Amino acid sequence: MGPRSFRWVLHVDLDQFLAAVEILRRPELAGRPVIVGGRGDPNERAVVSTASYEARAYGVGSGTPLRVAARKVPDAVILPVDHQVYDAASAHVMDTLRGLGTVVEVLGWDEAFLGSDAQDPEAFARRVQQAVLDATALHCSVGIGDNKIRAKIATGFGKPAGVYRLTADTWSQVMGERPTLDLWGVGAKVSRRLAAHGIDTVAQLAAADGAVLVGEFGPRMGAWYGELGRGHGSAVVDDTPWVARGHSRETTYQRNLTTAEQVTAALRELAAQAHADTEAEGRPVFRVGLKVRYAPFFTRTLSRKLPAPTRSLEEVTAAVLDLAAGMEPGREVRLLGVRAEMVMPEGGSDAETTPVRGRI
DNA sequence: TCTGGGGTCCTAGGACCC
DNA sequence: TCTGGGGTCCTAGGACCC
Repeated sequence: MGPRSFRWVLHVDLDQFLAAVEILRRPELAGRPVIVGGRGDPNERAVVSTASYEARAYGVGSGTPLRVAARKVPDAVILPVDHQVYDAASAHVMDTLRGLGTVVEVLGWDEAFLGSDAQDPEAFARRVQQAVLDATALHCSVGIGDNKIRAKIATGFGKPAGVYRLTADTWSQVMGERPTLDLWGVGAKVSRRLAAHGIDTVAQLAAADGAVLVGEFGPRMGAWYGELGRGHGSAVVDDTPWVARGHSRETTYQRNLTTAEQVTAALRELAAQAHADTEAEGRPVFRVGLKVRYAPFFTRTLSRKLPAPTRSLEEVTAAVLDLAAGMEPGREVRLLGVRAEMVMPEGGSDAETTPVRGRI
């Protein structure tokens, strides 16, 4: 169908997705604090991917180190991440949404934008929830907005399993006194830089001098943050399939690597994995990147454009090992990562070349 | 608390060219 | 011998999201 503008944008977000899928497999886990992360071993270097609501009550959430989570939640059920099962569940949900006869823009494993011109968007949202529940036994929350920004933020107010509407009429009243950190696209760093200009709330950001924002963040991002404060955004929903720019593989080692031989062997493995991901799409690699996290936690990246795009594992590996010559010798390595950027396919639509920020 | 893995996009500075 | 302005490409780093 391609991109289209709608009266309403619905943002559908599955509740505690990974934990919910695990509970479906093992119904006896319902009501227990379920934590999904890493290989399910709290003694390893890993973090929580998803915690069930029961686990969140203990102050554990996405990004919490697994060992911390295990300590905070004594009777926690800690499970390994099982990508294949979540992929299948996600595909089932997305197919169900597409079956509703509207445009579906997939945002990630567990969320999507839907376009709607319904007279009663709440009724449509309830139909969406029921359809997903009937097909997959998974609960979701739905945000209704007059654009994507407001729909996305609205979902948070609907959780769990609820529906919430946020529009131009209610934006200031609902969001005005909240911290800028609550905005989608404003993180810890940007909210701190805003605070340095006396901008703490969404209302203050909405009213901020554009020149100040542009001076702090540049012409593009400065203007973008101002619009974000006002809740302005696009209502275009686009179901054009996503085309990945690249693939990367990285590993945090349970014990730091200490020798050059270990590093070389690890890089060969990561390069092979990343290359295999690009080969699965049959697209040549034009640029490779190397990520190194030295102990205790100091990250560097190196990258290089290849002389010519290639599909050869040997050439990709050689480029990675060449980049590795730029590593600091003698430092212990906590993490290594390899990234392969791919040539975009021919005949790409406009949507593929338009940056996300331009579309949202 | 001792901090994953897979992505995307933006900015800035230097090189190079006209 | 000292020097402009603009444009593009490349690389590193930063920030954010799920």
